[in-house]
Amino acid sequence: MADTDIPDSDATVGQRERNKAEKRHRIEEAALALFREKGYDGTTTREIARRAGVALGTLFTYASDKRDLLFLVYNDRQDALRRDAFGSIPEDAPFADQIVALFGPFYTHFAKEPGFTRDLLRELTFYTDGVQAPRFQEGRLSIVARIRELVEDAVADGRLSTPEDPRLIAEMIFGLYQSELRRWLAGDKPSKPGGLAALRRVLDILIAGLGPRDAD
Amino acid sequence: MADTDIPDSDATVGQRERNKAEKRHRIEEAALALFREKGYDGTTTREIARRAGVALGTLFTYASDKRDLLFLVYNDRQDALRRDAFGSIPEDAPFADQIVALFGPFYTHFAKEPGFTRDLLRELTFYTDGVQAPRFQEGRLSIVARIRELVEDAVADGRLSTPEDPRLIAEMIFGLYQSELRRWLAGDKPSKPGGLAALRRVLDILIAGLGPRDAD
DNA sequence: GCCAATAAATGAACATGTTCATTTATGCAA
DNA sequence: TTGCATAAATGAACATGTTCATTTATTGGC
Repeated sequence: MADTDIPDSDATVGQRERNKAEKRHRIEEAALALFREKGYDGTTTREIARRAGVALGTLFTYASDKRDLLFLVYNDRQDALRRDAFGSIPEDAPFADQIVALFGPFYTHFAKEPGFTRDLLRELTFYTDGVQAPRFQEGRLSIVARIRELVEDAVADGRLSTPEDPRLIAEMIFGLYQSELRRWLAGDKPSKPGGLAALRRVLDILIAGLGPRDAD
Repeated sequence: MADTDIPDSDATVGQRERNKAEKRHRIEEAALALFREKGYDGTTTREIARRAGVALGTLFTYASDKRDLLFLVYNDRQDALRRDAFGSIPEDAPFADQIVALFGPFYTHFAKEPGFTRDLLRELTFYTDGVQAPRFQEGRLSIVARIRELVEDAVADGRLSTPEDPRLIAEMIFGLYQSELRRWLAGDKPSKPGGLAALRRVLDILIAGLGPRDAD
């Protein structure tokens, strides 16, 4: 009966935590499948509970509310996308190329599920209350932080030459990315190349400036 | 009783339309007051109906759903703000000054009701279905169109010198405005001067560019 | 003025998100 | 092993957005 004391590979933690992890996983799977099939608004919490094989109330021990359920699902994907994104940045390439490469995996993924992404973009606005919110917001911050590093590197080796705060530049670029993303998703059938081309266009303008060149 | 036939100054239109206009007005007043007092989520449609003195179902002959009610309220204010905004643009001033002046009235108004504005920003995301949506979207388009004119004028007289499409520039500026607005409203007690200063900062960067200056 | 046609208003019924008192499962000490 | 303490799960009850068959009001033609 020492089996609760044997730390085998699957159970360094207790039964309770293993049950929770499994249940959380079932809920994530069910919610993801349904959000994909029927959209966020078209999915009911009862359906999610039924498909996950748990009681209705159980959902709300894993997420604060329905919106939080959306991020319970998305947070895992955001982590994966971010790893992917950070991995695809070419070194010593032009700055705009680096930014476009960074956002490439996001566009690839979002193009597959424009409906889901639209729901996400609506729900993430001033999303701070849910249990899943901190993890989501940290993810975004780490993307902005990475952009800031890219700016700093580019300024250091002369690919950029702005005297402005790299953090501010990074926030501007992230803001432009978001507004381009919204415009892209407002269209009928958003294609990855089209979206990235539009993003590159605004980045080029940001880098070139609106002139006149020596107006100070 | 020919009084229904007398077209007095208030009634060139029929009884039916007058009733509707009055009812719509009462609903707008009630919704506005409640959204201000208790926020969008904190207000129930039943309360709005009760305060407006109409039955619950009546609301939904004036708005498609609760979200639409938010824009039934906001559309009038948007029109007023836009008139105000267009009227405060100084001629022949530096381009950035003109843009900051244009958005000034919006910041003034939003600073008074940050909660309401946050709700608005969430709900306007991909808002296309409601009866009130077309009017709202037309309002935004006319703001972007005005910015585009400002860009064209500025390029024409040399205050700006970009070869890029003025429409695209206008959309970029509007996008930057929106993301700055969100950042501003994410703070605790958004102040107008602070918000406008942040907006000006990003505009200056956009105009100056990230350099290097003669990289092509 | 009366009547049929049409528009608007109504609120009970329904659908769905959320809460919470109760029940069940797990961990831990004796 | 037993029993208590704590965590988790449960689903009925509730709150609130939305629909729609029915009722009421308005209009235009006779």
